[in-house]
Amino acid sequence: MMKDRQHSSEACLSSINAVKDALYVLNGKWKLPLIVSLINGPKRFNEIQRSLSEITPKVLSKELREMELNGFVERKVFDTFPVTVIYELTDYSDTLGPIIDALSLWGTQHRQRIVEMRKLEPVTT
Amino acid sequence: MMKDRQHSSEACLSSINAVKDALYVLNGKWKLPLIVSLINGPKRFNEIQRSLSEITPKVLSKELREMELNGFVERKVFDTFPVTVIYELTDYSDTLGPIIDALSLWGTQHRQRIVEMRKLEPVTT
DNA sequence: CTGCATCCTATAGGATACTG
DNA sequence: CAGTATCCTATAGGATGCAG
Repeated sequence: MMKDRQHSSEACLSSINAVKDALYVLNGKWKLPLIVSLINGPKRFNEIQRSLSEITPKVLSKELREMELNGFVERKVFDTFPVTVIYELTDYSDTLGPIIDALSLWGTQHRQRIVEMRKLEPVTT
Repeated sequence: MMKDRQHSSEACLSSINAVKDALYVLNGKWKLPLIVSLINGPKRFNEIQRSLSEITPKVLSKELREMELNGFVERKVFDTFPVTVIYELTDYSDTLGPIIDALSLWGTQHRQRIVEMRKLEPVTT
């Protein structure tokens, strides 16, 4: 029986490009965490900022605009005083679910692994 | 029945951090594509370079060393002339499978979506 | 062939202050 | 409250050349 690798050269290339395409849109430090932050429901600008500790308003603003352009987030303004703005995930952002789930799960497991490794390797300084 | 969001505030924070942890290790433009490139089997330095079109040797070298440190890749040297070096995925890198699958699938679908949208929005210049 | 040394630039991302 | 304006720095990543 033929091994996968025998006929996977083009498949490999197209996978690489598919992954690169995805990363191109989801680039940076904040895109995915931002989506996670909104999964529970719409949030206001300041709420998002607080949930992603350490992000500055300038960066958050920029990220949100990019996400809006990419169709992941919808911005809604309410004419109160002071003005109220909420950000809300779109249906399209739901398609990112598997990616986020996989990253979240792996991140959790990876953190545990690091902890385990620290136990096995006592301080060597 | 209670909605998820009611009791998901901490869960949300921990998901955000899990995702951030994962992204911290898998950061940059090349980590994941590099792994995809090796999925079919071990490759030599130049083979990897060719499969990831456009990556420069300096960057590839740096990425590979990081991946080695993180336990995703193993480097094997053969004492031929000129020297032969192959890079090979470790078992641990298999745990990234779901992430890569999800990214690859999404990337493919996303590309198609872009194409569809271009059809619907004829040139506006 | 493998990959380091050097140099270089663009940009991501942060600090701070300010506005409608 | 929801951002914008400015300024700043670190670094990712690329170009090129050379070495074992």
